[in-house]
Amino acid sequence: MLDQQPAPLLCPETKTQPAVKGASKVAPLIAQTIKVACSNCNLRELCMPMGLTSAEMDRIEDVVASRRKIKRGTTLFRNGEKFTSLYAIRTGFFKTCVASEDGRDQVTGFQMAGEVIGLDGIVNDHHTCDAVALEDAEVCVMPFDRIEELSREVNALQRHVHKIMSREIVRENGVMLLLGSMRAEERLAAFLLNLVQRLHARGFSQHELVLRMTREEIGSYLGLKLETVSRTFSKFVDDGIIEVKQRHVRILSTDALREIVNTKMGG
Amino acid sequence: MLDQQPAPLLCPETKTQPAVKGASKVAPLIAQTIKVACSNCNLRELCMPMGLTSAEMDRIEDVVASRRKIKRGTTLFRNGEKFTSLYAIRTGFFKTCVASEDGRDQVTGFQMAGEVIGLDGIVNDHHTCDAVALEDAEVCVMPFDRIEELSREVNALQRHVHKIMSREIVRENGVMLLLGSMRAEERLAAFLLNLVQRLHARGFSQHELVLRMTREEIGSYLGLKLETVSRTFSKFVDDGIIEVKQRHVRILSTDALREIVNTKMGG
DNA sequence: CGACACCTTGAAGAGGTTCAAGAAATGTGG
DNA sequence: CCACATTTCTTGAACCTCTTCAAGGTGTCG
Repeated sequence: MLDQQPAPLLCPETKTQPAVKGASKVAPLIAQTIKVACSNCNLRELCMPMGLTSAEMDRIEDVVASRRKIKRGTTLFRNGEKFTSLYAIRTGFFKTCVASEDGRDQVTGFQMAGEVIGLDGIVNDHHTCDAVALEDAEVCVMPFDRIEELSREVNALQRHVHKIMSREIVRENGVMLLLGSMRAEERLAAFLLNLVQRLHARGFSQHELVLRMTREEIGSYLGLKLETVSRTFSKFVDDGIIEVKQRHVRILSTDALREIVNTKMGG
Repeated sequence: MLDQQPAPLLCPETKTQPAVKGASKVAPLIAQTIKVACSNCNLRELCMPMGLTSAEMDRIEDVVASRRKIKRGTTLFRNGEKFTSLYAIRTGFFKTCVASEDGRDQVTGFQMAGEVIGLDGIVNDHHTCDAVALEDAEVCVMPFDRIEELSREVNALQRHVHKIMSREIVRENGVMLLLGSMRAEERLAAFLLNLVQRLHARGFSQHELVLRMTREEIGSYLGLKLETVSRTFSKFVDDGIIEVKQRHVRILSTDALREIVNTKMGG
């Protein structure tokens, strides 16, 4: 229901998520124009269509114009900026958020390696949200006119682009269900399950995760205040469902979380 | 922010929305295979790319395989059904809704003439929501493989499809903002403004509208209970902002509604 | 006309927010 | 590397918005 999981799994073996500490503090902000080989990228199965001939594969690599590093706390793009490219996340973690005129803002999603951001910009040629790196990150820059050009020729790429957009629509449907009909505990449980599932699809543990965002950002995403998020974490700890040490979360009972999500309380 | 308005306007003159009464009671449910001429359709500017050569126009008409009539209360497609086509609404009014395992459901959108539904089905080849006609309706059936085929050849169509999907993503971002950070009055005000704006873009009044959905459906969309919707309508009436006679709504002060949306109460 | 769906309104209650204070972690500059 | 400033997190108590439960009204359709 809240799926944001790309179709194929990445690695069979279980990795441990690295600590939050700056991974590459000295990385320059400027765009790099190093030629990229998607065929060697270990995110290949996440962000590229499957079943390509090697000739097609070669062509698709042309789509990735360059890579770009984004330091934690800085933006990949901002509301109002001209739209030129989609971005495939290689490493790092992003949030996207929209703002209303009176200054409220709403986190609309958290994105991790292998996911694509920037789709919001297509319709008006300008971005309508901010994409902020929550940790040092690197993305593949994919100019959209190149994508369109090539997807006319490579059917699998065309289909792939359509699916990525459709997946985002379906994901947002799920978030609407969450925001429109769930209570605080259900929202947080759904959030944790979704995060850990996506991390697991990337080879990380099913039971442990490191939150890359603050309580306030979680709250914004879930339509709750940070205090409510904090209290709900505490309640889950009291109930023996999870352990929390700052941003480290260990899930003791996935089933309990699932039950919380699937139980309409008081019904 | 809540825009779901297709780029171009349709008719300059102002029409009056017809009453709810069944428009075409005797319409058969079966798909009709009448050849359709998009070039004559008065929704052309809403659902087709602009600036086509007449040769391209001819080709695009091939995308519309047939039309289909949907009686009020019945579904165009359902969660779980195989995805084959996108649908352009010719007449009528739809809601789309998703359901969770425990039986809750959430209205994810209301769609009117000139808008396209079915995008949710692309990613998994199956629909993930229901599309229900809230009044007798007619849609153009556009098989998706035809769309993909042709959008490889007609650049404007390719671009158009991408924009439609991106627009839906941006719309849902706006709904997330609404659900995540607005209070009841703000939500209802935003809802009314959005509806009337979209109707106006189709040549209807800026100040009058007929709701095609129940209070409960509005509530589901806005994350509120039907009683809250009803009470909020009453409050707007008391405040002299709108007049309500059942599903007839007359907006007395658009500015007041705008102010409600843009004012973070108590801040 | 009667059955049914839909809408309105009131009163009580619950869940989440707000305000406030303090603790823990993080980052910065000397 | 330590001290201090800052950000982030936790917890309590009062408050408020929205929900829940209930009853009655209105409109529609067979």
